[in-house]
Amino acid sequence: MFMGEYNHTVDKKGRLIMPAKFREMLNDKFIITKGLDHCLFVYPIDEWEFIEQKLRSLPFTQKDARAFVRFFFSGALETEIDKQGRILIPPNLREFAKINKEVVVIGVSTRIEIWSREEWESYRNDAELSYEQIAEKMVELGL
Amino acid sequence: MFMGEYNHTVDKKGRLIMPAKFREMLNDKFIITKGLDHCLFVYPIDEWEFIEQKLRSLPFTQKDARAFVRFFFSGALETEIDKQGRILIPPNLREFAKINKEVVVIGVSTRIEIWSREEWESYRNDAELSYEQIAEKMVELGL
DNA sequence: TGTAATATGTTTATGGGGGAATACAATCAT
DNA sequence: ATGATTGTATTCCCCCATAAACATATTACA
Repeated sequence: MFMGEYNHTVDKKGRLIMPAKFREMLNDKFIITKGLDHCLFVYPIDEWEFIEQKLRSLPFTQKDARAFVRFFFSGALETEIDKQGRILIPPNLREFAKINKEVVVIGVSTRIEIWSREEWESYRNDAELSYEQIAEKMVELGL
Repeated sequence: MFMGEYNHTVDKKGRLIMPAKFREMLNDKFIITKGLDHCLFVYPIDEWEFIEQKLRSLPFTQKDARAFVRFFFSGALETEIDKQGRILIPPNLREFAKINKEVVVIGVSTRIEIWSREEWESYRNDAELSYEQIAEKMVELGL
């Protein structure tokens, strides 16, 4: 279970030191993908394999399915933490999440999210305003 | 499982260095063929045979089925990686995919796709699903 | 059989990614 | 408050993957 918020930096080569708290739980390989709201998702392998199964069954003869599968897999990457506790974020993912130097790494239940600090702050400022409103909507979802 | 996005170049003789990550999984012969959306598909043999099975079951009495099967097989070619880690893309396939020099190689689940960089970028600009659409798709799939 | 054209192989240079070491910051305990 | 310990940031170095130029082999055709 991932939780918490950490301010970190990405070096010139696109490497990020994974927060020590998260490292313990990512001792093996894991997946980084383009996520929603312009951040990156980090999934443990088993979580990913579930998604992979679902996508494999989509027909490549349908335009939308092709586009979706392409987007999802081309933006995905299996990686692991190096001996210094870092991960390498490839250029296309950095570009996608508008990551330059300062990032925020947050734990969100079963996954980790990596945000450009700027994006995170503007998202949080937007979302924070309607926090109570969002909570109201949770009732509809059975929470 | 193929994933990721790599920028590579094709030399004057039509040879392309296959990304190292993909090479490991294409250790023997494999199939390259004309794909959809003006890119090239690369299949490992077993995956190709699987598709072949499916195509074989299509009724050749139907015009569309005949056309599709012709298209798919006539553009296909068995090849392998040379000692320098390269593959040779024959002229007709290069022409088909509008490949000149700069290409993008992407992993798409069970296959690899080779795109002219220009084509890839315009495809992404046109066809890139909005986040809302992606989110919807994910919900449909139960992710 | 010789020559050109094409295919295949080799070599070298460059840059990106991984590792080691060090400096710096933060937390904790005494 | 001070020192110890852990975690984070930065710099430097080295190796491997890639790219490009060059060399050799094979084929086609006169």
